[in-house]
This record gives sequence, C-alpha cells and structure tokens, in this order.
Amino acid sequence: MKNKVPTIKEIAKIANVSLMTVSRALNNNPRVREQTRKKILNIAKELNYRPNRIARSLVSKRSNLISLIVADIRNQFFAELARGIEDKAWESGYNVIISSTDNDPKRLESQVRLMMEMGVDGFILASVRLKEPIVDTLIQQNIPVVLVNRKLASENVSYVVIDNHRGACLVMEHLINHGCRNIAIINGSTDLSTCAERLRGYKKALAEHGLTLRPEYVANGSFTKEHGYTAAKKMLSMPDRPDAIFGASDLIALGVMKAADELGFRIPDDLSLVGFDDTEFSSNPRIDLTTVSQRKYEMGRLGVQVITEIIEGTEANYTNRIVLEPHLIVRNSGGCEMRKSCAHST
Amino acid sequence: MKNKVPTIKEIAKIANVSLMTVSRALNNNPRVREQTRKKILNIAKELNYRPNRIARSLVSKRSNLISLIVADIRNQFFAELARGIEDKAWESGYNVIISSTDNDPKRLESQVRLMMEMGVDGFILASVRLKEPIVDTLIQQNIPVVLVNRKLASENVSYVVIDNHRGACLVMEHLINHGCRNIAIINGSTDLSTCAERLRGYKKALAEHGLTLRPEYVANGSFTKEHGYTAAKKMLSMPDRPDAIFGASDLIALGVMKAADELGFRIPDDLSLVGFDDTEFSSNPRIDLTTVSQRKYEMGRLGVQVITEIIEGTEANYTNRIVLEPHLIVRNSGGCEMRKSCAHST
DNA sequence: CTGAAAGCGCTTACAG
DNA sequence: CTGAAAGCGCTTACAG
Repeated sequence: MKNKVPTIKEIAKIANVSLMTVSRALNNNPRVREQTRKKILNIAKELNYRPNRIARSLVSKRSNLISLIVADIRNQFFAELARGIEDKAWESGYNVIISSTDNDPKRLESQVRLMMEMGVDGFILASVRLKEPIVDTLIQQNIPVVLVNRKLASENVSYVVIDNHRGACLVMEHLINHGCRNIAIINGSTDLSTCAERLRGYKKALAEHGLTLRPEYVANGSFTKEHGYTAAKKMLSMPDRPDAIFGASDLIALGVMKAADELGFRIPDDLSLVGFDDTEFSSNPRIDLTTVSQRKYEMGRLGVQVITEIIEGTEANYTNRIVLEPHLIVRNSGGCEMRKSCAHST
Repeated sequence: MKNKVPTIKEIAKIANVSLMTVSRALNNNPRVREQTRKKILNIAKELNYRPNRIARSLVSKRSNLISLIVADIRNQFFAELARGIEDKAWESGYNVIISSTDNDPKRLESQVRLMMEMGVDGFILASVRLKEPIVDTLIQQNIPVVLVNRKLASENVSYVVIDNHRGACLVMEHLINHGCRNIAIINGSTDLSTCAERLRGYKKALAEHGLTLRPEYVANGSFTKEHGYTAAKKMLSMPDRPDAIFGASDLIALGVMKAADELGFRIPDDLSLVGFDDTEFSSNPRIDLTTVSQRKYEMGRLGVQVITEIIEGTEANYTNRIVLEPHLIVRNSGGCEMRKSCAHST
C-alpha cells in the first residue's frame, strides 16, 4: 500500500551530503560541484525520484497552476481558446485548471475563491460581464489576472481581446456592399463587452451609410442557437422583414439559418446572413457561413503569455492591453458577387 | 505587496486557543465546544480567512485534484465529456486539470508524470490506446485511475465506456433494414478500443446477414473529417461503389458528406450515411446525420464517481467496469422510411 | 473538549 | 562549493 515515495532525504543519506546540496543539484543551481551533482542526479534517477511540488509550493508560494474560467467549455469558441491556453501553459511550465460558469456570476465568484485556496498563481478569465466585482477583489489582493475575449467596463486590468467594434463594422460594410439595406442584428447579452461593442459597430455603420436604426431590427438575448432561431422567426414574419441578419455569434447565426430554412427563405438569395467567431462548423460546405475570424487559439496563447509575465514579473502594477485585428471570412451566406451586381435598394 | 494572508495561527492567537482547536473548528470536527467553535468561526470570517490547501495537502496527502487527459479538448466529444467531469467533480469537492495529448503516447506519458508531481489524487484517462504502458505504471504504483471512453486490451482497471460493438451492430442493422447491401466502413485507428469494437460489430453484422466482407470497403485511419473525406472520395469513385457508408465518428461522417456532395451523390437517396457520437452539429437540419448516442456528459459524471470511490475507498484493488448502452439516433442521412419500401437488393 | 509535540517535503537566508 | 537552522500552514497521533 504505502509504496514509500523517495524524497530528497533518502537521496541525501545515500549520497552522504546535506538536504541542501541535493536540493541545489536537482534545481540546477550552479553552486554545486559538478562531481557531486552527477552523483546526486544518478541516485535520483535510480530511485526514480520525483519532486513533490506540493511541498515546493508551500515554501515558494508558487503552484505553477493557472485557473481558466470560461462560460462553457462545450462551446467550440472556448474549447479552441482553452487549447491555446493549455499548449502555451505547458510550454511555459504551467498547468491549467478549467471551470465553466454558464455565465453565472455566483458560480464565477465561488470558483475564483476555491481557486485562490488551491493557490493558483493567476487567473485567465474569459467570460466576465462588464461589471464583475470579484475581479476588483482579485486586483486589490494583488492576484494576477488577465481577461481574455471579454473586457470589463473599466480599464484597470490586463486583457487580450479582438476589436469587436471593428469586426461588426466589417460585417455591416460587407452586407451594405452587397445591396442590403434592412439589416437586423441578433445579439447576445448587452452586459458583455463583446456584445456591446458589436452593437456599437452595427449602429455606427448604419449611421455612416445613412440607414435608419429600427428598434424592431435589434434583438438582444444570449449567444445561443435558440435565441437566434426565436428572434429570426419573429423578424422574418414581420411585414417589413429584414433583407439581412447579422448574428453576433456563429451559434446565433445557425439558429437564424434554421429559421430561414423552415420559413422557405433562401440564403443568401432571400436573406443575407453573417455570423461572428469563425467556429469550425461555419466552414462546413452545407453551412458556408460568412463570419468574423477570432484567432481563438492565438488569443489563448497570448493570454498565457501576459499572465506569466505578470506572475514572474517584478513590476507590481504591470498591465498589458492587447487588441487583435478581426478579419471577415467571406463565404456564401452573406451574399455572393452575383447579387452585388443586381443590388436592389429598398 | 505582501498582503499578509491570515492563517490559523492568527486566529488562534486572537481566540486565545491552540492551533488544534482552530483546525478542528474549521473542519467541523465535533470535538469542539459549540461556544468555542462559534467564536473561532466569527474571527475567521472577520479576518476573511481562507484555508491554505497546499499546506493541507502536504500533510493529508490529498490534493482534491483530478487529472483529465483527452486527445483534444477542441473535439466536441471530449468537450462534452469534460463538462460532465467538471460538474460532477465540483459537486464532489474536486478540481480538474485538463490536458490534451493529440493521441501522442509520449505526450500522455510526460503529462501523467507531471500530474503525479502535482500530487493529483487520481487520473481520468479518456484517450488511451489498447496498449498503454504508462497505465500499468500507475496501477503498480497504486495511483487511482479510471478509463473513460476507450479501454485497454487488458481488463485490470476501472472504466466507463459504451458498448461500441453493439453500437456498430445497431448502425448496420439500420442500414441493412433500409435495403443497403454494399456497406463500407470508414474507421479511426485500430489501436483504439472504440475503433476495434466498432469494426468487430461491422463484421459481425455483415456475417449475420450473409453479406461478404470486402477489404476495399474498410478504411482505417483517424477520427477526422479529412480521413472521412479522402477515404470516401476513393470509395465513391470505385466502379463498384458502396451504397452506404458507416463513418465511425461524426467527424468522419462529415468528411464523407462533403465528398458525396462534391461528387453529386445525394444523401440518403444515392448514398446512406451514418455517423457515431451524436455530437451537437449532427442534429443541425442541414446535416441531419443519423448517428449513435454516446451520453458523453453522463459518461464524464460516472467517471468522476468511479474515481472518487477509488480515491476515498478503503479497498485497495477496487475495480469498477461500467458499460453503457448505445442508442441509434435516427435522422435523415441513413435512409428514410420511403426508401425502405423500395428496397433494392444488389 | 483542549493542547503540546512532531512532522509533511521542500526552500530561503544565513554561515562558513 | 557545502551545511545547520528555521519555517511554509496545516494535520495526525497522542496526552490529558
């Protein structure tokens, strides 16, 4: 049962040196004679010695653990992000504890508290709302945090995001270029920075092109297929139905697509559709969704880079704000070149 | 900078009791007078005390950390599984460290070793091959392990899987009932138990229905769209092309679908197609893939239940083998009722 | 119901 | 280049 795991004590005894010398040899500290080091390393290998990181953590106050908190790991978007984080963390000598909040602030808070007890070195938060009191708590307690994907209303913390406002503008310009004039937006929840910024881009583009903002063309809700489906059904049944829908996530766009298919509207001929996120299924030929790239994997890697810089850094109040450029991925659903030529103005 | 985090020492001093009494009060040990407990709990709350789990782990030899190792968290299948594991672990007071191996045994091994150093209480392995030496190492060292999704060739370890052989039989019976006679299988890698069993089911069903096994109708490879696409292109170009393809994963089936679409074969009229896994996109109306349910979320929860039983259990060599029943999810791609009536025998 | 002692496996800080 | 001492924050095991 008790398969006595070897410790540096055993090694020290066998090598006939002190614990300190063993510790130094194992940690590649140069202040050990080469000969002594070799002897110790050999004994360690022979005993199949593995350092006890718990003990190390207790004294060094570092766990090499990073907490990643997302809305839902089943969401393709977060899964890709998580993989980027995992890979970069591994390369940097860290491990990742993942947990999902379902966008519930209560869950977020209790998870953060548990992670603090676990002694994680820092937090990567991918699913904060615009106001998130627990983040301020972390900052006050001087615990490293980086936001990824979504920002706070305030700017007092490091983040890695894409320019969501710009992304929305790209979408709108694409639709307008293809002759759409009655463009609706089906959006997520406006207490998220991503949604707020995409909505802002939508409005700005309308204004810039002299199109009027119609309240019935704006449906806030959540980043789900169900919301996309329900909102689209309603909009497409209006006498003055939109000729294009901007789904603020690919999931929303999929719901819109289903609604349009059921109602007999052809995409893109009867209805132009654009999503956001460039999740994998959007490239499926049967879906063929025009969307906005998010570089999720890279965003994850950058998040780890920033958090490790904070953890290992000397400056106390180092903050790093990275904003990535979005790109429009043009596929069929948003309208094809043919349609552009026969643009109808309504 | 050093925001002195409160410890039981502080509490003990303020409460004017020993460390032990504080420890007991905090851990709900009944051997403390109610009045003393109340006083201690109040002080703890006032100081905003949080236990240091690292210190606790060092002496208790328990970290409440579970390691989950999957092939790739971006794969929808593993993401759903991971979420089930995360939720059940959270309810049971454990946290989950996730890592991805890309099916590389070297990565698996180095990740397992690091997790051991981190002091995880047990392993949930979702992506083992039929032979996986590192698993034997874990068993020998008496470290709790449970396999999920894929099994080893040997039966000396706990697992939670579905009956993949039965699942494949369900698929084949469905296709045969719908009049298909030239059924091909595009499979993953045969050094995985899931693939081996699905292939066995395929062969058994052929034999039982007096259909001959044709080597050119069997394409082993990997669980990817790319493999499905390439293999299907080849098969569908044969003069004696199959009238049905069993894709051993939904990802493979998506690749087949793309190939068929490109070659102008209509599904299910010209080609019946069935997948495996019931990942979310298979229910998309434009995909509408007949597939086999895997109850991934539940499998994850069961995996945690088994591993915690082992961790917290008294019996040293407790093993638990759970085999779940698969179900066929009938959608359009496998052939519809109409076709059944006009069954053609080739 | 309460406490003094010892220790988990390692590292930091100080001496030599 | 090497070591003796002290301690990280908690718990186990033994006394009272």
